Amino acid sequence: MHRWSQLFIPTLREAPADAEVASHKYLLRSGYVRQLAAGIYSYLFLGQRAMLKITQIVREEMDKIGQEFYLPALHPAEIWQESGRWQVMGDNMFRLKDRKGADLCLGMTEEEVMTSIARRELRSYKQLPQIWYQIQSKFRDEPRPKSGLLRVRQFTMKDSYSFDLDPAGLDVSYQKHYDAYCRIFDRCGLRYVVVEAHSGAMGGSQSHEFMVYTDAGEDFVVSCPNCRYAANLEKATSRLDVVEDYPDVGDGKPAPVHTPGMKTIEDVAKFLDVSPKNKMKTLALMATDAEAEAGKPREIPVVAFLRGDHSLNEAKLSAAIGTADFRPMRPEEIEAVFGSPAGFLGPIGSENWHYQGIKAKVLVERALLGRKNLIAGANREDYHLRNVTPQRDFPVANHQWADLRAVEAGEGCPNCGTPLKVAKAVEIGHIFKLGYKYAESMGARVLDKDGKEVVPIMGSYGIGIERILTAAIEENHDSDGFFLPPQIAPFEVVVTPINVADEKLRSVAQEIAAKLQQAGHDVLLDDRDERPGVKFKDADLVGIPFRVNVGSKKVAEGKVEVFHRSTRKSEDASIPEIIDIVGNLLRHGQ
RNA sequence: CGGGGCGUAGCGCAGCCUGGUAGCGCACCUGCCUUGGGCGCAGGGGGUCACAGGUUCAAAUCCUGUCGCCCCGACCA
Repeated sequence: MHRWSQLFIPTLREAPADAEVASHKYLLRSGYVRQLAAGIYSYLFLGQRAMLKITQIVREEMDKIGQEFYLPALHPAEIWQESGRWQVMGDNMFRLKDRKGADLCLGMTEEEVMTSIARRELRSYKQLPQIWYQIQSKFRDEPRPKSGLLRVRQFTMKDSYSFDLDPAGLDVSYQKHYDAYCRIFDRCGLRYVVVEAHSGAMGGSQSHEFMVYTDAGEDFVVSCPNCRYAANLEKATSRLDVVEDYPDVGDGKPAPVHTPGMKTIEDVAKFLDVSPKNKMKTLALMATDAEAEAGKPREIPVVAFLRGDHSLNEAKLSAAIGTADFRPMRPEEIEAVFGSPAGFLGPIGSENWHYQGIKAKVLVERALLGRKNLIAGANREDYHLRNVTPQRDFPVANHQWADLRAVEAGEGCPNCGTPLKVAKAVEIGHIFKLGYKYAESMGARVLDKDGKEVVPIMGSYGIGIERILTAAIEENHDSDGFFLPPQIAPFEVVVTPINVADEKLRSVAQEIAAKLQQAGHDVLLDDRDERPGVKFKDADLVGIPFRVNVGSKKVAEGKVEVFHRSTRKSEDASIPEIIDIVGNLLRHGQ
């Protein structure tokens, strides 16, 4: 039996000043964690117990679909060089050398290690499919660790990898994970949404993220209140209201208008009395060429046209151009490409743009498809053009149309047209169809039924263990502390004798705690010689969902009190009944 | 990496501008007292003022540099 008086639960009356988000403050105040360095935390007794509860749930559900491994956290550089990620990961990877000078790194994920096992061992289609998982520390040299356990440099991840003979098999493995993740997050008591996710420039085909809504989160989720549509902002689309185009004027060709000093969409719209929806916005960027020779990074000019009132989503742009490494053009570069200063840029002549001999990549946002007679810059200082119509006045090849704009709240759901909502969320899990990338580059092959060598197709699937804890606290806190769902709380119930100097109270509390424990519950006995206020405040703080108060007045009537942390309501219970009452609460939730 | 802020006792802070004995609340230790919401009284311990260099008779305080941490932006479980 755990007795509070013997335990190390260093609660704080005040939170350290640098804790901002609720979960960070309460993890510190409740004595769950202590910080060792930026983004590096020690888990103390209560924190570790909650982590173990969570990993146990994850393990039980994963064991239904896969096999648990335990892989090294320390990796030789070679395997990462083989997959190409030694370069790609850049500064996000912790790197070190051994005494012989050989390069090593700390694992960020384990595609390479898993694939290196697969390529040595998997020989035949008969061995497929396989799902292998592990629960392990991961290391990422985050540019900016923050928000307590939300974004850290060392964290615990459940990561799994599937190997299948063909895409149909991958679909099955993927769906198994989808279902297992739902069971895991349900059992952890989280309210989550599954969203379509941006699958990155790495060639993955399908991807879902499991998100918990919270203002502490760093992602934006677009969701439909009516149908089931939900997507990461990086991927979301919307149905736009039809915009009325201006009528044809004159000979139907672009016509210059003098717009002295009118450099912004708003200036021009006001000056010409037109709507930004009938304008074109021109974005001029320089992107690093992923295909350039090693050691010679080359920059490609990229020009994107959007509807005047739309804004660019950078993740969508990076998917469209194949690199996330881009920046706005400098003024002299803009002059060189357009022959005009910023503020008056437009699409006419786009087929011939180049910078230092490199042809510009031109993209046109899909919302401009079918529009006509727009207002755009004239590529001439102090002039704009009316009557600009894509494809008539400047060429747009099929591959140049791109989804680049950020969806905004209130736009129509792509499925049903209902106004969409946008909310902040934290990502707790991610499932991802990897395809052939790692198996191909690292040389994993199996023989199929016909004796033909084929590359197995892979999936990769992650869950952030700390983020489950963090999300649960973000969802369930008040001014006194937080309360965890019993399944993941470090203790399910705390038994609190009001005055341990009172022999009777002490023995009743002791007996109740012992019986609860015999009934299979995780019980903490608060046997400290403290005033009741101190014990109540601590108990409210540390996330235990139920408390049994053993006080002299009630005990004299043969009763104790059950306190529900989430609702702050109490109910009396006779001492013989208390075991069943608590048992029922724990079985049926709050 | 760009921008901003902060480093003084375990935690929260004052002192710095205008250089001269390092201070407050909470926590901690001892004793008494108290026991249904961080109780009271008395006594006590704890600081190389992030680090290094400089200016000065004298530096927490002024100057320079370094490091650490937090927050806002670009990246991810």
